[in-house]
Amino acid sequence: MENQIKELRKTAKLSQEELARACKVSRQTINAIENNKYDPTLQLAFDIASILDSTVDDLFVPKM
Amino acid sequence: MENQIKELRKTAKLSQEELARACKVSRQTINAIENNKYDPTLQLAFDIASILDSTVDDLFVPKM
DNA sequence: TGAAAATGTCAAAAACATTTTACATTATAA
DNA sequence: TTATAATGTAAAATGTTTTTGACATTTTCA
Repeated sequence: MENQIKELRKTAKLSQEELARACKVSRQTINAIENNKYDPTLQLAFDIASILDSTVDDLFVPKM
Repeated sequence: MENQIKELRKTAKLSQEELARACKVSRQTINAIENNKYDPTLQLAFDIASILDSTVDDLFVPKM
C-alpha cells in the first residue's frame, strides 16, 4: 500500500524523528512505513493522519 | 478502537460469513473485529470499508 | 570542506493480527 | 417446537508490525 506521508511530513516541516515522537513510535517505524516496508496498524495510521492534518483515506492508497 | 461494521453490515444485509468471504478473511476475523477483540490491518480496514460502501475514516473511530 | 542532522538499513525480540478447527449459544423461520 | 443459520468464543500456530540498538550513507549549511 502506498502513502503520502513523506510529502505531507515535508510540507509540515517535520523530520521523521519529530513525526515519530508525535506519534509515540520509533523513528525506524516512520522510516519503514514511508518506504513501504510494511503498513502501519490502523491506530497508527489514524495517529499519523491526525498529526499531518489529513485523513486515513487521503493519506493511504490501498491496493485494489 | 470502535467501529460501525456491524451496523453497516446489517444495513447491507450481509452475514459475517458473507462479509468475510468478500474480504477474503475468515468469519472469525470479522467477528473479532466487530466485537473489538483487535483492530484489522490497514489493508483489511480499506477492504471492509469498500465492501460496505463506506470509508475508513467513517467506519472506524480511533482512540484519541 | 567539514560537522551535524537526517535518513536508510539490519537483526533479534516483543507485540499484535489472522487462520484453522472445533464447539457453544442465540436467532430465525418453517 | 425443531431444524438451520448466524454468531460468539477459545487455543495453537503462523504471519505481520513495532521496538531497540547499532551502524552506514546522504543531506544540509555554516
